[in-house]
Amino acid sequence: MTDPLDMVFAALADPTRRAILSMLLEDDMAVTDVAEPFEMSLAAISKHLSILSRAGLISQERRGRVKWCKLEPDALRAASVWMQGFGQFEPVNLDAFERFLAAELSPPDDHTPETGSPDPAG
Amino acid sequence: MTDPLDMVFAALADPTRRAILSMLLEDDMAVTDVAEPFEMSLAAISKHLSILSRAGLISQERRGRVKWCKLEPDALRAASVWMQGFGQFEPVNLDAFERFLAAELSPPDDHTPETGSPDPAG
DNA sequence: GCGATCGTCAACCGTTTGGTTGAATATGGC
DNA sequence: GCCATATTCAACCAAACGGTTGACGATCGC
Repeated sequence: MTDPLDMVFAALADPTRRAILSMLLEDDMAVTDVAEPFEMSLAAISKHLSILSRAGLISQERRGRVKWCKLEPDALRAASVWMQGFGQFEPVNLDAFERFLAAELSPPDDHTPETGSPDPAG
Repeated sequence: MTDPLDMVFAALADPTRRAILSMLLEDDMAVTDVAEPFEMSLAAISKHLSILSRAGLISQERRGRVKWCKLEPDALRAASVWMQGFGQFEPVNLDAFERFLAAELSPPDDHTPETGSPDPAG
């Protein structure tokens, strides 16, 4: 998978990664701190972060021992632009839209994965 | 994968499926007609369509022998809403944004998969 | 220098994905 | 009834995914 759009959407398809993005919306974080609320290993989180990084959704800067992760909203914005092309040729079908929203979809300001299955975004 | 957002983003992560969505932007199509520009088997396209359907991105209605595929932009719109939460807390970084756009990202009004690798959207 | 911390790498594992082929199940036209 | 058309199903395959564990390379504090 080499296509930027492929990588962005594939990165967003995982609830753990969406949760990480939501966390980074508040502040830059070290890898260890990103991993802390999740129940999986640090290595797993490290993999998720590298996927997000290759997709351009975050950047990582090493300072000393600590590698800081920073949200890069532009890749997301680009994908959003692509998607919006589909929504604008006709008025919103509110029924179907709200049916979809009701099934889930919490906006990205909720981002605290405190439960056993840490998934504020999914 | 049962989460709606998971399914929408996973569906969008494949260039063939994005191309199909772009084609359906113009008109409803039969499965066979959707498959025609692609180099893969009809069965493969049928699988792609069922993935798009389960994600809510298209609907399918059988009329006689023919199953018509119709774009359902609301699922896309919901995902777009989720994404836009990330882009709005700070002004657009135009440099990074255009760097991303330059790498690819043709808007969904180009949708003719005529080349060997049919991928108008990616 | 030494031990603790931070993070990645490598190897492995089970599941999912994206594709193939061939058979099967409608349906439509004559 | 028969054949062609439209679409899916089932079995298979290689590759990718999401996770684990254990070892490793840096870096910090003392």
